[in-house]
Amino acid sequence: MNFRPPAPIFLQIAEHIIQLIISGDWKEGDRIPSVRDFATDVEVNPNTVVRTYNLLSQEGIISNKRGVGYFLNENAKKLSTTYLKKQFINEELPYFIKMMKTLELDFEDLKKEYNEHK
Amino acid sequence: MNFRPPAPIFLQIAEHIIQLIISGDWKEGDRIPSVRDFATDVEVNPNTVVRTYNLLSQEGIISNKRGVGYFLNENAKKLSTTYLKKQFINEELPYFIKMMKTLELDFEDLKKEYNEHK
Amino acid sequence: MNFRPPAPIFLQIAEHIIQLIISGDWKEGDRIPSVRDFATDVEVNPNTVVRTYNLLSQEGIISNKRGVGYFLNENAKKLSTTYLKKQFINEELPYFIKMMKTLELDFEDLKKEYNEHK
Amino acid sequence: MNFRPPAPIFLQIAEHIIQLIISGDWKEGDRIPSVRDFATDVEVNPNTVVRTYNLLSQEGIISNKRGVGYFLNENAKKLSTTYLKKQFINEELPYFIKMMKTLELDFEDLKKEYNEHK
DNA sequence: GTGGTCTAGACCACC
DNA sequence: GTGGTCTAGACCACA
Repeated sequence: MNFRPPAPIFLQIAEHIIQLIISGDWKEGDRIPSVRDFATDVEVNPNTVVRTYNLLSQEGIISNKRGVGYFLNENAKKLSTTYLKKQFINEELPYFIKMMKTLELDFEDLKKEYNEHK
Repeated sequence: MNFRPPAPIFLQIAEHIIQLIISGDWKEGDRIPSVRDFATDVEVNPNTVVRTYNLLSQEGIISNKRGVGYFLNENAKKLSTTYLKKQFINEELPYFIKMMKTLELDFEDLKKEYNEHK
Repeated sequence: MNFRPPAPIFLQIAEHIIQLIISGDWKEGDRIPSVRDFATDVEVNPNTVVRTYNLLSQEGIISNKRGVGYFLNENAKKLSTTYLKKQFINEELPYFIKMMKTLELDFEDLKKEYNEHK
Repeated sequence: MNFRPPAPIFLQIAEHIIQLIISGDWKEGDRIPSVRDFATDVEVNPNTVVRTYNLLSQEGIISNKRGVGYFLNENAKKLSTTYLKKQFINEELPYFIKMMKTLELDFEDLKKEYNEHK
């Protein structure tokens, strides 16, 4: 995984997992990789994955069965989408729109840029 | 000025100044406030303003006349726009578009949100 | 380390590090001392080392792995040489040559001085 | 005049004047421009010229006749050369030679660079 | 543990 | 007056 500074790595991992859930690669009820395995996978300090799993637990997306591992909750997909949307609308969009105004860009410009940088 | 965590204050000040330049409130060739004055204005430590001015110098937006103060360069407006655009197009937009895809939002949805935030 | 005024300490540290890199004492890929350790080493304030590391980062000579520390980039040696050469050729040499002309010194005179200082 | 940072402007002016003396443009015994005139000429704060003239006075190169102006002393040319040489040998050369060693440049390289950047 | 930021305050050279 | 540097010390997020 490539992480883009300065966003916290544990958040980027959380979003990565959420995308796996939304896309259906990880299914509700499934056991997800252990902290250690996942940390090895994405080449990251295990503590960082712990933080990610904690966050997802708080959001009700995953649960821990002690001694067994972490599992996707039944409503994981719905909660994931909600979480992501909340983040996006509240954190990203206002700043994004302010920038568009300052730079005097409209949605047509964005589409152009989007296609060029696709 | 109200600063929104967790973005560094000196960066927020830089963006603020850039907006003043783009909007034409600060004109090319103008002397900008002294480090101390500006620090008093926005109620931060002078060192923080020093960091901001350093950044803007590196970007070629302002220059120092020794013993006199900082001045907007002749191409300050263009450079400011370029700087902001670079940030936006390279850092913000790709992430933004990825989010749109994941959340299955299209530009119509954004326009709605945009109008609400306008 | 002994610092010679009036050159800023953080620049002198940067040059010192660059010399360590060019001489091969610090190798590409190596982790370099933490800000705190290095500050203790050379007996300066940690903030001063932060400035040095920032400069070297901007020059592409070192990179930060978040939470781990700073590392020499793969092209650190080349970039270091380039950086130093740039300083030397652009800043030092023209002035130097102008002085030689004014003082009517030629390279033979310099060699003599050079040998004495060797 | 173009001043190259970060060298103090008043020193650069001093060297400029010294060059005028060595080249013979300003002759011993001549009256030199008033502080104000010279400051206007080189577009600099008069206080800066005052510092320059003070320095040159200390070096015995110029003298003030109160109410009349500054004049070149009789031995101005010799003293100028001595001053410049002292500066050059003590301040510039050691650093210069150290750089040559670090960058593994020899005098042939310098000549090449010299010719290219002439 | 790592670096990043910020404050407070001091000192300095320079214009 | 101007900016530049440095220190001391604190707090923080992150890995």
